[in-house]
Amino acid sequence: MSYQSPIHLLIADDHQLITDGISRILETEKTIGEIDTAHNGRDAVDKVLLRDIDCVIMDINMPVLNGLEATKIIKQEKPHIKVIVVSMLCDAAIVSKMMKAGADAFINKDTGKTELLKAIGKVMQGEKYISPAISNNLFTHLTDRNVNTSDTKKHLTAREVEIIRLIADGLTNHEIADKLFLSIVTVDTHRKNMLAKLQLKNTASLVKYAADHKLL
Amino acid sequence: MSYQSPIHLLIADDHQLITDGISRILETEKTIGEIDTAHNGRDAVDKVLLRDIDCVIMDINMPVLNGLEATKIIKQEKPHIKVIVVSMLCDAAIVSKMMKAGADAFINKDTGKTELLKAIGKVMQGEKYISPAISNNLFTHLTDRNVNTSDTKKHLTAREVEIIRLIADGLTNHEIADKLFLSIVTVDTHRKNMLAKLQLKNTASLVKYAADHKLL
DNA sequence: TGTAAAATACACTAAAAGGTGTATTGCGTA
DNA sequence: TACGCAATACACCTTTTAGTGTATTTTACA
Repeated sequence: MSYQSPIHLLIADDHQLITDGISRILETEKTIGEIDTAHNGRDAVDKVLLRDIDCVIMDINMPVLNGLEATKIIKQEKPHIKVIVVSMLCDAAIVSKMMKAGADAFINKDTGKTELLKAIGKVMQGEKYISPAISNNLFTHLTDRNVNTSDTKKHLTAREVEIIRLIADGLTNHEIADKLFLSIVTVDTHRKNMLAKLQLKNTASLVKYAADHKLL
Repeated sequence: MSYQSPIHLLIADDHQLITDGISRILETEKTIGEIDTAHNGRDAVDKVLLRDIDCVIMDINMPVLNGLEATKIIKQEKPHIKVIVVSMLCDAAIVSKMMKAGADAFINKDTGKTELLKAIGKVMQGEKYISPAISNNLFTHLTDRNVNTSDTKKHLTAREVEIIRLIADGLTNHEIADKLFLSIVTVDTHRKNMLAKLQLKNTASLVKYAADHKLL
């Protein structure tokens, strides 16, 4: 195709300064048509379903419904809509999770206009795009331990996450057991399983792991 | 004063999309003159010292030198320069820390252009400004436990921070003692002192506290 | 519908952390 | 200079967590 109709964008970010800012940056571009904004994931999904959006610029951390869930829903309902993730943080786990959810591009917030336009161009041509800064980072992380594409991530189960949160709040096995109507030994088993699967030594490092991985 | 020369701004944020965005938002305002940008705290301080800046819009989390330190230096070197903090997070501790460092305003990133212009207006008239959303939040947090203005913050000493980091890394009292050439009981005492002063129950909640307060 | 995960539960022992109280030394500053 | 705080150190006793291994019952899904 040679002629390209102006791209109808939706910018989803809970920070108004950012949606405004990105709008201003892009509104002068001749390839860009209308620009809508959404301030949470739910809002983004609603607008995508109602309007004739071509491409969504999606933040990850949003209230009500986060960028991951919103992306999944959008890609399920309207797979032709492109999703570009713009994130502060970009560790391997998050990038792979978002790409698996169907995102078409992943760029960091500290990249500028050029990078953003490049990403829009690529995804509108049906290509995937990950900004070089991130993919390098990703590469070093991946080659650290697991050479396979993306999936070796040892993840915690829902129950385990529930328990690590209570642990981080200072509850003992005993108190957690009472709260969840479980035996103390069960809670203890969950704790030990987490330590084992994450190769951590004790509860302190487990809580740090949880904090680092945004589980708290 | 009635006549006001255009305000020379410096926008300090490590995310180019944000500096660009805010620039675009403000550049059409007639009260605003030149707009410079900086991408870390060091850079911001340098530009403030070299150029004739009136007001700095400052992010907190920046590499090299963070917003807190940069604000302190700027206010020490050039107290007449106004500093407006724009932050994602805004818990009581951070707001009070920044204001104590000499910041003139504190607004949240999810406020828009109007709020930003209001803050600029206020600080240029020599007033302090905290956006309503934050001050409400602040108020509920303060009234929780300590009714005084801002200073009841129980802070950890340098040694304590050093130790909590090692704890979060999974080291036991014994291992920390070896590493820092201390007695095990000393390390244990530090740990207990932290629990007491922060009114926490155990190491898990202490690590969470540290993570929440960006000590790790 | 069989199989793998996940969630549940227990035993036994060792190690670590928590609760309370005390005490000495050095350093900055009101 | 006296006072407070930070850093160091110890005793005694209790509770919690860690290490290792086993086992039953759901649940999900290929």
